[in-house]
Amino acid sequence: MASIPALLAERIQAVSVLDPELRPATRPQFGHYQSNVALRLAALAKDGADEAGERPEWVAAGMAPRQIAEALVERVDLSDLTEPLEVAGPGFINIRVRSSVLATVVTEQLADIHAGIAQTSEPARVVVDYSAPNVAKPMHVGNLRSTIIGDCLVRVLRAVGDTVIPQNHIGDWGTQFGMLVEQILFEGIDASTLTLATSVELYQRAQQHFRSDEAFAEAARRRVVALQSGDEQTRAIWKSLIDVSKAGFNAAYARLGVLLTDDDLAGESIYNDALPKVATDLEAAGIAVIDQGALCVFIPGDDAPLIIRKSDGGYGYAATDLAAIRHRVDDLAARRLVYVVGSPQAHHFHQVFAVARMAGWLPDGVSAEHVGFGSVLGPDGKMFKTRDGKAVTLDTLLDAAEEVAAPDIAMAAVKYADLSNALHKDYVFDIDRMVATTGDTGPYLQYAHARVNQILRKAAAEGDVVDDATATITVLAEPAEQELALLLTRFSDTVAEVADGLQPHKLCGYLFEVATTLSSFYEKCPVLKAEGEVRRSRLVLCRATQRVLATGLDLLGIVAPERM
RNA sequence: GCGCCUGUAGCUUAAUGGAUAGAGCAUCUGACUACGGAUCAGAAGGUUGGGGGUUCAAGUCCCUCCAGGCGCGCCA
Repeated sequence: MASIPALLAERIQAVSVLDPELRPATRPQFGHYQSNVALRLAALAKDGADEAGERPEWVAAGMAPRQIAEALVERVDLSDLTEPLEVAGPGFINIRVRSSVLATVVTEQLADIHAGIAQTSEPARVVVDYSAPNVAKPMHVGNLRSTIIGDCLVRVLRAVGDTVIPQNHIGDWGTQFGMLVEQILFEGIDASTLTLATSVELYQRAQQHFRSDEAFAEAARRRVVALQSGDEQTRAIWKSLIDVSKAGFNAAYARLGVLLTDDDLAGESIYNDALPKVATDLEAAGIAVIDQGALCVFIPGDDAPLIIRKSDGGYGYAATDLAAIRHRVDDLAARRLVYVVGSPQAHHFHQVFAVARMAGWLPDGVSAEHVGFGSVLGPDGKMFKTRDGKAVTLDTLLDAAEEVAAPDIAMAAVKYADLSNALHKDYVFDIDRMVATTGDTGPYLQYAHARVNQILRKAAAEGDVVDDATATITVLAEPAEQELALLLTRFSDTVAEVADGLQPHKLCGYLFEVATTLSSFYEKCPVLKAEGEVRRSRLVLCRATQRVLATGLDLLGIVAPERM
């Protein structure tokens, strides 16, 4: 099944040569889709702009946009799919899809095992790097955004047929572990008895200790070396710290209802052994040079170097990220790398990707994309911090949401609020607005779903069960029915757009429109009170709508309750 | 100092260079023995931060200024 605008565009382009760039009509009186191709053809038909090939031969030099539009409409035959084409304004072509076509497409969509979501013609192996909490630190709002966004992208990419490899790049390595292990030994703690909460407190004591006691600091530094060289006791304690944190992470993931499991863990530590080779390979290739004692790459057009190896011989996170790229491309065979990490890291990823390109570790045909996102702000519009200046923990936020709504609703509220505006923008964490059941919120979408589900349940109780495989939409006479059906036919293209551009808010906006259009239909077109063919057809339309809402919400990581 | 991002209605926000900038909240006006009113229909609310420029067409592209945020060689 092809999307309707794609079908139309193909036929129009056969005549227009230029891509007609069909867009949903901006106003109802302009039909369902509109094209401005005549205006662009007119620009080509202007004197002096006679570059060969672009302009179809039937467009004479100097033709006015409206003339071109009218000539185009004469030459394109879409009568099996659309009402007669109309030319309006300065030369726009307005297209109205026949309601019989809408009915057919929605019917096919309902019978489709993928709910109409077109499967990509070239499935790709995609790594999505997200969540990335730090061991022995509580998960905070930044982790929340990365986790929610990444989870959504994984679901969407899988839905279009890609093979997705989630990678949870947890912070399980680095100098802080020398300090932590040393503090555990100093206090004589049995590391296996720690919890995430007590290890967080331990971290704070260790930091204090590190700052106030030079002998301890020195021991902590030696402990880092011991860890890196594989000292058995040190490794054992390090490992129990990680296990404790992992349990905490998994509890948070379960609460959020995200897909991440232990199988997706790929922390910084796994790249440790690969770091020296990153450095030597870059140096041997002449890409990295020693500057002020550190091994640096100077990227053309960028005045800040990327530091691969510090002057003390240690490796920074740039080296880790480069090793991760090599692993993901060479071992995991990924063709697309997606990093869901806050916007402040934009420059870092720009540098890392550039260096990986220079080194040939990111070959042509493999893309690397940083999906940056803005900060979560407190009620005062500033970075969300507790009164004593600490980062707000994830549990604090979720607890606050669950104080005012049941868990399923609360999670929907938090996730939808996070996903529904453009990723790069900051947003204020406002519980009351998020959990509202009216307006552009997660709970409203859940409500719309529950409500349409109620109709289907009542009908089923009377023996009218909609069988997705055979049910057919036969009547689309009312404008409200047509509008809803038209919107449903856009589901696949919307999902494809999100898979391509990695912008979940487009899916949110689409689903909100489906919900409001459903409400309007619901008001104007009785279903259970209708009779015969109309009733049967409307039930099928309800089921198709419910399926789009349920499937779409699932792609956002939001549950769609049958009742609320 | 350099770089990146943001600025749209009272508030929260959408908009692939295309028609009259589209929604939600709040406000106001209608519609209820209602397929769940957690609703629907309608009204009002905008010189898209200011100023230039490109274009048949600019919230969108270019320049500049203002305001705010975030980065910028050895934390990750």
